[in-house]
Amino acid sequence: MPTSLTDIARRLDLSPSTVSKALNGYRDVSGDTREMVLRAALELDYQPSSAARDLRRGRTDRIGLFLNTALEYVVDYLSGIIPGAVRCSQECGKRLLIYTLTDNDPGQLLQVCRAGEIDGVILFSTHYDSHTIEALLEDDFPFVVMGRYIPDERVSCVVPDYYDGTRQIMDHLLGQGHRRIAFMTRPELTTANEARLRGYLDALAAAEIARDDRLIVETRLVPDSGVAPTRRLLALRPHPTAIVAAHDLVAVDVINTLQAAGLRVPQDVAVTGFDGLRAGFRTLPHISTVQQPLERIGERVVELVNRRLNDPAAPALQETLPVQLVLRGSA
Amino acid sequence: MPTSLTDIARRLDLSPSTVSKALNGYRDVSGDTREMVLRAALELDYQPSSAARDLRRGRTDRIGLFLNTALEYVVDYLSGIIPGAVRCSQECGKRLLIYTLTDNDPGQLLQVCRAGEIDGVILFSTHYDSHTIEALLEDDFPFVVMGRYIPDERVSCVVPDYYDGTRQIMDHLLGQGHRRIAFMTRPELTTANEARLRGYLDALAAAEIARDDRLIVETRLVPDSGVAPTRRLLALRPHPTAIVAAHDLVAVDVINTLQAAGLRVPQDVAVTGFDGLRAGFRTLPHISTVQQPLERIGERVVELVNRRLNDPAAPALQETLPVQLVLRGSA
DNA sequence: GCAGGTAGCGAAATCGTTTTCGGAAGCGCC
DNA sequence: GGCGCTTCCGAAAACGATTTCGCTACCTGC
Repeated sequence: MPTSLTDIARRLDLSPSTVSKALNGYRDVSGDTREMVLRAALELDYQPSSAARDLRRGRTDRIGLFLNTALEYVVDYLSGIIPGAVRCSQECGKRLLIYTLTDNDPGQLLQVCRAGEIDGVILFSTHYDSHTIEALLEDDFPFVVMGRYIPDERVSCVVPDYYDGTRQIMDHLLGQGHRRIAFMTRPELTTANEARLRGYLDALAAAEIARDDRLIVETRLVPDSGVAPTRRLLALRPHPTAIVAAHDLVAVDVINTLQAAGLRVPQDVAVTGFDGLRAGFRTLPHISTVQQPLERIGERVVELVNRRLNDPAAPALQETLPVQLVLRGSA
Repeated sequence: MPTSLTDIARRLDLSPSTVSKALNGYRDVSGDTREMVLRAALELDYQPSSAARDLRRGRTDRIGLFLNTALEYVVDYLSGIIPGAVRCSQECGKRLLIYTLTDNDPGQLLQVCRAGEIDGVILFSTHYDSHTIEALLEDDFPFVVMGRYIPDERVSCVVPDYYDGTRQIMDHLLGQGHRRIAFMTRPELTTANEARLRGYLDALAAAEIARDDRLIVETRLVPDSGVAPTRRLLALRPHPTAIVAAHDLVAVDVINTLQAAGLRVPQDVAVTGFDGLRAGFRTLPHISTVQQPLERIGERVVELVNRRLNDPAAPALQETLPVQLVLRGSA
């Protein structure tokens, strides 16, 4: 039973209305009373009941970020996003909450939204399904998709420039003289993958190098996922002199596998990652990668939700954020 | 403006009371009315307003897990904890929310608790200060500390058995014939560190090996934190034949550094980690480590909060959970 | 036929805020 | 003195659910 408005009111022999107005900066309370109220509130550790407040105001000033409990492969990404998202929401006067769904139960998300626990929601790339998006659109509930491009003009999303990032990688490798460049794809995140593959192929074409499908291999998102594909690439004669991994986590496996096979990185085989996660520092040499503007993504995603909150008529935006190649040694 | 109880009531020409009772399984509504109500609720996608509900009931059935935004070094640990915590809270009829604090502002946590946004709170090891704990105790607000032992019988905490884990590592290494075993400490988490150090020293004593302080080195929680200490250890003549790293992340650096120096793991130098994080799979060989029961920790931490919610008089518990050595190749 | 019981429903209070509206008191001004 | 204006405050109506209590029928048993 924490302190309530009426507690303060009784203590000071005032009405709850006056106390509320004093705390909320209304002009029609005298300087004296205001001071009394503020002092009492401080003394009693008063904090307005969020339930009562939200109920009355019809909004919560909270934004939800929904995740699966299958966090293993996204936490690194997340830890880069969160600081920006939290800072931005703070600046907007909102609070960011992270909800975890059990086993991809989309019903839970809709429940939370419809119950009015939050004002808006951020959907994390792989962690949603299209039915959820449909329902949110129908409810006219503010939401933004993070990390995946959605081909629907009604939904806002924020994605890094996968195409350009891959072009940057390829330009660098081609500039170094590499001609046999292997490319690792990833079965999830199809639109992102397509963009990366286009970047790879376009770069080859621009350099007038023929496409060799044996150099394009698929990796999944499981431990050691990069090991077998790398071995397959090494079995080729001649083997590729550079490997463009789907992302940093796979690149770690690739480098480890190469080194275990007695090859030097980058002298014998150059390796690149993607995303700019901390995993890139877990090898020697560190991984040359395409740095996503993680904090910026976090910021923008919150900004877009907030924009919709302030202006319900605001049109959806689909943003592509620039990325940048960082060379750390592996290529 | 989502559907409310009164919307349903109007539509069916009933009173809100009856609708509420129908939805909440009261016995004093006829089978017919109940069915009508349930059908209407389904059709209208009705979801009770959580604000109104919480306000009236005086509780939220939500549990908060508070973190800093400085997530980089805890996300792996977290991703192991979350599934257990989420599942358990679901079984208890609660929902787990993750709050992120900006820059260690303890005031925010107290605000959230006092505002009644949540019923109980889980504090993550390094992410709290003692003033917060004092305030929570004073407010009689349910909370549990995760991952750090708190020497105060009024506070509940759940910690892995750091001492036994280290003994298991040492017994294994000693059993392999190692005699010069280096030990890496970690400046944070002091009680955990002490337990690990005691385990190390006790094992040495039991094997009648003299303590050599040059073999005890400190690592911090920053990228490449294991590199320099490893080089220092290699500079010793003779160098240690085994290195007990403070945790898996450091062990990755250690292994990389050793391999870069031309040493084989584990033949030339054996390496062990601690925690059982996914980082242990990011090297070749994989890291032999002490597996914490992460899911179990998540479960217990929620269970303890829930216990306090159901019985406000329940005494605080300080639990140590068993850990287990898993050999994956590096030792 | 009447007391007592039960089944089914609604009225109303309540949770703690916010916000509108009106009222009282004080003031200046003609 | 009457009028209007400002200043300060309180009464009261919301917000949407839960829950207590009472009321009306109807039924049962004697």
